[in-house]
Amino acid sequence: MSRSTSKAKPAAVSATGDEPPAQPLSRASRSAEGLSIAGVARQAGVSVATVSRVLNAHENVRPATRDKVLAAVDASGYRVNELARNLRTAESRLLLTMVPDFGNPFYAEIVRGIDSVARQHGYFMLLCDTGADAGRERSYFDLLRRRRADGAICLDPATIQQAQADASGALPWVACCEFDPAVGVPYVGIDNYRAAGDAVRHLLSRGHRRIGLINSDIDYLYARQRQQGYLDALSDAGITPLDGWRMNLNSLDYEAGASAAATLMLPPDAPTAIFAVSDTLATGVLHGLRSVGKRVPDDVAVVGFDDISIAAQIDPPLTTIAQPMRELGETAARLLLQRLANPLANVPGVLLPHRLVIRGST
Amino acid sequence: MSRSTSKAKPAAVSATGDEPPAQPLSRASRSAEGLSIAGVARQAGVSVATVSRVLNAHENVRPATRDKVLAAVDASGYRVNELARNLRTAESRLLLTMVPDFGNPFYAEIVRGIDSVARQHGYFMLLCDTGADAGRERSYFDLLRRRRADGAICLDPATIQQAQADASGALPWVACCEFDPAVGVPYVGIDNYRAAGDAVRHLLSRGHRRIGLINSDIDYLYARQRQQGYLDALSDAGITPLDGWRMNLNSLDYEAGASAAATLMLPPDAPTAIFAVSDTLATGVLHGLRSVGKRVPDDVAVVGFDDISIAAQIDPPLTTIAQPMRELGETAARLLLQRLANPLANVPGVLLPHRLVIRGST
DNA sequence: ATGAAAGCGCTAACAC
DNA sequence: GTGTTAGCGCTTTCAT
Repeated sequence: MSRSTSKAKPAAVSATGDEPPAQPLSRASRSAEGLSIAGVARQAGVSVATVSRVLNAHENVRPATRDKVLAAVDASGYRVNELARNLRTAESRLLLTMVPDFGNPFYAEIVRGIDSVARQHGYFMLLCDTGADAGRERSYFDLLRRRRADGAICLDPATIQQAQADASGALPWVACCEFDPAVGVPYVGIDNYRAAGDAVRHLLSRGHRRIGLINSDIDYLYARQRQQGYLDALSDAGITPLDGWRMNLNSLDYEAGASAAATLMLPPDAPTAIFAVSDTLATGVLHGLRSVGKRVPDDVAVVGFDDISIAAQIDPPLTTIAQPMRELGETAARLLLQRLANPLANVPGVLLPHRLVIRGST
Repeated sequence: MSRSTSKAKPAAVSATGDEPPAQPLSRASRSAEGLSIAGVARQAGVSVATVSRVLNAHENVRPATRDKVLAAVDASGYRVNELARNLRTAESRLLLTMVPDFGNPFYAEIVRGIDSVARQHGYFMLLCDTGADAGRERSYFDLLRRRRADGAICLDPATIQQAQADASGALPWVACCEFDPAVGVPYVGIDNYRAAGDAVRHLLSRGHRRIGLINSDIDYLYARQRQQGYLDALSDAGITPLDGWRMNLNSLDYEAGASAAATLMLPPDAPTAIFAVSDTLATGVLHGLRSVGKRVPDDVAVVGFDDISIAAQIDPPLTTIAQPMRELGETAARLLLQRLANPLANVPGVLLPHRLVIRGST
């Protein structure tokens, strides 16, 4: 079933001079295409300053001169070396977005929101996967420190952000979804406490009394907030939540949700409803319940969180708390842009509305 | 349910001089932290060359001197400005990965593979979402042309790659998953023709004769190859595939798969099995079939493609063609690194093995 | 309207 | 071992 071919012809490398072929060189190899603004200037018979003016659409260039330059640019296939430009202008027009796991569909729509706003403002947005690892995150923050990017949006756990904030001085970044107001960094997110309460109250209204919570690792701030929302909603309903109803997972994988659900169903007085703090988890929960012979929602009801696109597709469709993912991303990007435009301004934290979406799983 | 707060204090901006506060400046604002190698040299009482040597771990620096420099670096919180370094060394140590849609979980594991190899070799990998749009893709290729990245891995449709290859001269990039050997760019992927055949033959072995194909847009090379594999497998079995069994979708969304499946079930002699060219599509198909009252696999069998993590979780679990996603990414990264190390070398195309994973949906 | 020249911060010869 | 200096390719005064 496996094989290799060697069909690919080497993509025609344009005249590269005569350096030794097997050398891990990197500069010499661009001699052909790598001409500079000076070369263009020579070809056009003008000065580098004039070429630069044309390139940057400045006033004060005679149309005839402009045309000459443009022609030379065209003829030579010249591209500005942005490394040089950026060194000179001290900005890169690159924005970084750090996510803990880009396998989680939850982030996709957020990132699209960021991307579109960034693009609208002439920035490139590049995505980094930190794996929720503080070391890797630090290395990405280093890209900022070392001037390779102008700003960053961080979706990593608050604990990591915390460490970062301490070390980062006044680096231009904002927090999205995960944030700690105390860190003093602009942020956008939702009211996790209330959202969790809404989920639990919905379950209560369906008559459930024993409600389980499948939560992520508690070093996520949202995990603590949602747990509190869950606990208080139960208390408010006169219910004393049992510790055995709660599980904390260090993963949001489907598998993690599946096995957690199975575990939760073990005791004779197991919960009749489960609130999972992400749709990926809840999807796994559905699977886990099926595997131990429980029907949803007849035997056990399930509420998820996020409203990722698969939530409506699975069987049964998932009741969930919808986050305004696109807007979260867009807002984060705007906050960052604001901060870049005016580093001294007081950029606010903002909370966006969530929404309970009722489907077949409850 | 919505509210805004203004809790965030402005992250202490270190002494910024006295420029007008409301200005969209960008250079002046870094005066405090933005000291250069010269500043460190002064503080340490050595020359810039020596500082550079220490920073780059060169030989020929007396331990005492090194310590002095390191102390100065530490004290000042100095960070190398990589814009300057890169301009000088003419490399950025940044790799770009372009995907058509990072909402598709299929790409996640591939990208992780790329990332880990890149990191091992001292490169950063940054992810770009092209939205399968030629214009956006071109703009990312421009990052290459303008020296902001050293190389790229492209997972976009072959048609787009084609256009790119024409215009890109000998830009350092490789293709992953989607590729056209004729384009002359190094690539890694699987044998889509055989994989599709394997899927169909599995369905045939289960006794199905009327087998539907839910395919993506035909301007993906893999779509054409899988279609051909499907057609030939049926022909080889003495079956004449009807046109009405085939659908082409311009999206891989769950929703697209769901409505396609419903449509496919309309005729009285509808297929008794469906081969969908991606697991996202197949997941939607399951939903679509449910919505028209068909049971899987009793009424209709379903085979997907990719083996993304959710495939095993849904009900019923999906029979699918597994792609070696991690290896695809790792191999792509290695090919690119090879190409960077030696631009003149003949980098081969490589095909990796796929695998039929049989689960409950067939 | 155009050109000359001074750097942006760094590395790498080349001296000593 | 360490310092001096010449660029990398660009933008931007300052002249003209």
